[in-house]
Amino acid sequence: MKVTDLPIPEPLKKSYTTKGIEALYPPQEEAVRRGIFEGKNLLCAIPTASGKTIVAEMAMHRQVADGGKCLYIVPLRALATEKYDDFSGKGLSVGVATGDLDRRDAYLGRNDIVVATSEKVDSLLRNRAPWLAEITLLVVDECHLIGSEDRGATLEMVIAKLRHKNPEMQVIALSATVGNPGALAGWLDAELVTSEWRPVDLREGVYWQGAVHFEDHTRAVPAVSKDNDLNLCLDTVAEGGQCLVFVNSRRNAEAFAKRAASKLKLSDPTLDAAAERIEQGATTELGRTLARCVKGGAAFHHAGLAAAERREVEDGFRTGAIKVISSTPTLAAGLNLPARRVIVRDYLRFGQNGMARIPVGEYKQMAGRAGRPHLDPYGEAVLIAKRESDSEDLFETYIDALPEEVHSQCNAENALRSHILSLVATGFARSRTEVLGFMETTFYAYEHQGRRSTIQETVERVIDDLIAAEMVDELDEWLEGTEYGTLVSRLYIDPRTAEAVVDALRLRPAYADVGVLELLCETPDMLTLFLRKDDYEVVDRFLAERRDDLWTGVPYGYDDLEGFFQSVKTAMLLLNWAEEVTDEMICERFNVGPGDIHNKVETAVWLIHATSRLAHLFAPDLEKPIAELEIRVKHGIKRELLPLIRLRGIGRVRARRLFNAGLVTPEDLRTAGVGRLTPILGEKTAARVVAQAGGKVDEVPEPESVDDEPLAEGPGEHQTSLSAFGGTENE
DNA sequence: GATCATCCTCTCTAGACAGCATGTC
DNA sequence: CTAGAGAGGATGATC
Repeated sequence: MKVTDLPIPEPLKKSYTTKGIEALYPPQEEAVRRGIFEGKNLLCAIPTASGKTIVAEMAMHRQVADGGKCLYIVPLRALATEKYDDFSGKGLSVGVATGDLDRRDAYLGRNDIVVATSEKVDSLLRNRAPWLAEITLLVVDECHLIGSEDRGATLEMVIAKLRHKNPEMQVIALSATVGNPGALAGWLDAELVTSEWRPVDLREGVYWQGAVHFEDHTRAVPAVSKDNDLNLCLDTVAEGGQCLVFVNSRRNAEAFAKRAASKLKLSDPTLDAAAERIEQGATTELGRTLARCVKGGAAFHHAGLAAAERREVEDGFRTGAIKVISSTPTLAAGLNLPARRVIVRDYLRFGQNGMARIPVGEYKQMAGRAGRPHLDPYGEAVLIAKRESDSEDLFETYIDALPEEVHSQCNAENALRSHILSLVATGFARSRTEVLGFMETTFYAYEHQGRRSTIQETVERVIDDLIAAEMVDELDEWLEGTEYGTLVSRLYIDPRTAEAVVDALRLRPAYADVGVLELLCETPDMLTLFLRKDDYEVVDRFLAERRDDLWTGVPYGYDDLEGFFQSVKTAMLLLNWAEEVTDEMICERFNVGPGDIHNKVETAVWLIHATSRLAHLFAPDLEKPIAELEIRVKHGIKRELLPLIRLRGIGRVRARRLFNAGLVTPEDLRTAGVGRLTPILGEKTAARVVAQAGGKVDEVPEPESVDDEPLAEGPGEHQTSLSAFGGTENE
């Protein structure tokens, strides 16, 4: 099937042909034959990198040509950006909507294609974005995530809500290969396309004692060092390929990259330049270690890295300069970064019940990263056997195994609570009957049809709970969200979080930063830090001083103590951040990376915001100090910098510099004038700041677009002296 | 006496979605 | 239902 013969708009054809895409891959042809251009629903369950995106893209262009509008749902922000770049510049207008990309969603609904994360779509539904009713084609990328325990229910509910809203809408679901594609397709009323076809040959094997054993042949691996994992890796590099190594902890990822770099010892100006950039931008030991690895041609990748460091690693690998990445699962499900050889070194991962095997589906996802189309002659995925008996076992349990089945997670009470609240609060369902009726349209109901299911009881119980929590009112048979419940739904927080916050607020506690932060760290919306052995003592010391400021009680039972200590530790990190402790110091104290600080801060800011909104309803006198804390945590500043942080172009570093120079308010800046501020801020920012503060400047410079993000400034050089781990608040 | 190989013990453990209000041809 | 890598210390061997 030739691209030129397809019923798709000219600009798209052109973009394909200029990229050398002349004909469709077999699974893509199949999708066309099954009627994607005739508006048929489709479930495409095929391996990674076999061209799923193009199937959806062609259908989207067809839809828009017929006057439609498309929504493309992805599971990750990074993927949203990747797809946005992918779809842009081919004749259609494209928008992105994720929690952190807020600038571009101003006219979101005007775009032909909107790319969004599932939670963002859910949030838009809850906040009643009108354009969602105009969607004529819904694309669900990574649709198998419906089965994910933590986020699957959200995806399922979003799909169900959108289909309910737009019954005529076409649905195209893209999925990895799963055990029960028929069930998913049945639920979606979709044609099913499955295939094992790949554009690059994939060979899966197991390494044992000096050789990789494939199904039909064996390939010896030269023993360059005493480490098997490293030998496998160097073998591929020697052959001119790149290598992706999946390990089960950050420490392992870092250790492997160090070993690989010291063996590779590449000398390449591109690598030197990248290492230099990382070194310059590094504020922590982690960054400096990464720079040293990159210089030698290897890198590690995990969520502790700063955003810029991550990008440097990904770009370096994409251009081919970096030969090896050792990674935690960040890269398994994330960006498209193929390599000639994928090594799955650790197939055990530490979970709630000790070490457990990773699922087959996850192995397949990692293995699928092997082989760069047009660049590698083949791809190799290699598991490492730790003992002889593993060797055969790994073939059976991973290589030849069928991926797991996907099952609805909508029966989980915690997930239901949040989603049923949103159904009622947005008016999707106005009675118990309507709620149950809606639940009948879910994948859960489809899977359990004809069988006795307990979901009705759960739904009834959840509704009772929501009524008891005063989030939902029941008048006669009608259900309605209360002002409180509607707010909770729109804030997108877990009802349990809201309840914990409101319970605390109703006690009219004296305001304390620790009180708010520790309370939020105890909620299910905040993931807490891991507790190390030495932490107990430090947290204990902190508590001895500050326990009276806490908004929650210290648990009596020994059982709850660990969770409580984890929350306190996490709150201590946030407190340090808002006390202007440097990144370096925080990373060292809490054993985290800059990326972790960013993540914790981002979540905290969202929850503090929600708390201030709830305070508006339940404890108005606390609203202002909480809103103030929100700004402080957002920017990582002490209270005294609040007046300065409001100016654009001033972040935590510059504000601190100004303050230490005796310039404390915008008024001070106006009086000081550009001349005096220039040595502190540089000429451009000085002029800009004075202009904002109301002073006279001959020439007001254009605001620099990139310079607006204060968090990008890095840590302050101002170091507060802190007596304890936690520091003191509000001096 | 400095340096390195080897063994033993102790410690620690992946990831990352979400608020909001705004306003133009 | 609970594993194993890495770090760091102790010991002993080697020059």
